[in-house]
Amino acid sequence: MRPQDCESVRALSLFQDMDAAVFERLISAAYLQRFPAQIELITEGESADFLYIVVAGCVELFSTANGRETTMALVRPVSTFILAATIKDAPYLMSGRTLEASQILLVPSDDVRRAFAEDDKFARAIVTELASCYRAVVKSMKNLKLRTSVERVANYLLRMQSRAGGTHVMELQIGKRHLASMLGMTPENLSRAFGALQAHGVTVDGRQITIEDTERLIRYAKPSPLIDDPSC
Amino acid sequence: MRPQDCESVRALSLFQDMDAAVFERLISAAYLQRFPAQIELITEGESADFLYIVVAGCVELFSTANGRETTMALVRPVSTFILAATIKDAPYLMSGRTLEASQILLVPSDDVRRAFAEDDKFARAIVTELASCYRAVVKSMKNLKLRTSVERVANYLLRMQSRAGGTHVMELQIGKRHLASMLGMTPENLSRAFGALQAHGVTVDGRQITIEDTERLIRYAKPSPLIDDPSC
DNA sequence: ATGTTTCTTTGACAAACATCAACTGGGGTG
DNA sequence: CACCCCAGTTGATGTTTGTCAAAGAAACAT
Repeated sequence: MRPQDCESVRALSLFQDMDAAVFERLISAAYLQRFPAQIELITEGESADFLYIVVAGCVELFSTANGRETTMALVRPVSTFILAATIKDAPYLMSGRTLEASQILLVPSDDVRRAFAEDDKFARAIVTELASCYRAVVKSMKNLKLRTSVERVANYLLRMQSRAGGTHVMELQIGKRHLASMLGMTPENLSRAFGALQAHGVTVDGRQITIEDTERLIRYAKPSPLIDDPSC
Repeated sequence: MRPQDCESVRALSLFQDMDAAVFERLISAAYLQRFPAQIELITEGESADFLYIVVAGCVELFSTANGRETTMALVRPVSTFILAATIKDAPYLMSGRTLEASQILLVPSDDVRRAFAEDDKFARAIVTELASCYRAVVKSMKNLKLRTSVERVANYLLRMQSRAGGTHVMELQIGKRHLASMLGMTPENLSRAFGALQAHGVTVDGRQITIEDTERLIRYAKPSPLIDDPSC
């Protein structure tokens, strides 16, 4: 593991206040691995043997039932996933696969739970992290239940714009197939939704999105901080 | 506050291992209040001044956007709600109203956060609680995204049956209006879904549900522990 | 460059779901 | 007891969304 990777993991709010010795032990028990794209790292139902940290690349969390599949979230560096399963020592609720070539840090769950038992600051950091995760899913659920598919797309573009710093021309960071699945719709429907958003000043050309008039899109999308603001 | 109410709150896994003195202080700072039905206790967007504990009755958590409203969850005794907002000192993401006359314990958020800072066991119990909440929402999300409305109803009935201990005749504990909203559908659609489930051995008469042949319903509903098992 | 594969788009259609309006049938209240 | 009121149901209808098939575009490898 390169020193800068170790640094960026240490910088995660989950580990920041942690006792240095405990962190050292935790990291030295972990494996940093490279995976090509499209590798299934975990499968839902398996027991949570590792806590995963995406150091580089991108991981898709998805779920399956009745022959259907849906994308639950995308995880980008540097962040952890399946912390709840690790802590509860319960089976994964989601599967995870790499979307691109990725570097993943695998931390054995036993060691995480030991650190959790030993280090009070770590335990408290986990509380904050889990509370954030919980609120993120609740927001995502509100997004699904309270908005039509076109509104979900519109608000996704607005969130994307504010992440990008407010520019009017942006590049989609995800394939449209995954975006559609995340937003709870089919790829065909996403295409049509982009079409419908032309009437509100959005132009789509391949993965390039242009928002001509942000105010106009906001009037249609009616974003709410209680759904769309990731920091709240 | 009656001693038996205090006992049942103390018995919550959230408080069980907590230091007795800290618990005492937390409880003595709290207010036990009675509310009639249909009282809005909290409104989304407000700052989280209290942690709520339902001691008796029933509370509906719901959310609103664009003039639409949806039920997110029902909270029955004895359990807490909006723990995540309390811990993060962030605005409520959901509103809450009593569905029946209820007794609610209001614990000032400041005191909860103080107890969280002082008592390591309490902090660890919160981790477990939040992890459970998080997993519950993820399951609920999978339920929504991976199943049709009729399948959701079918699986709801199966969960209800297993909670009831496996009897074939049960009473709905919720109004159908709220059930529909929880399951992400309209009341009209729920009616039709019940109709559709007749073909799989379900009879509905008012709030009385009869599952003639559980195996048959299971064949249709295809329940999954990773969605339907509350203990996993 | 050329072919191959994968992703995306489009159109036609079907299924799922929402909406509107009217009707039904308890559970309360005067 | 009659009345009302509200939750639930039912039917007719329209919208939204998913499905299927095919064409087009972009990415990839040979």
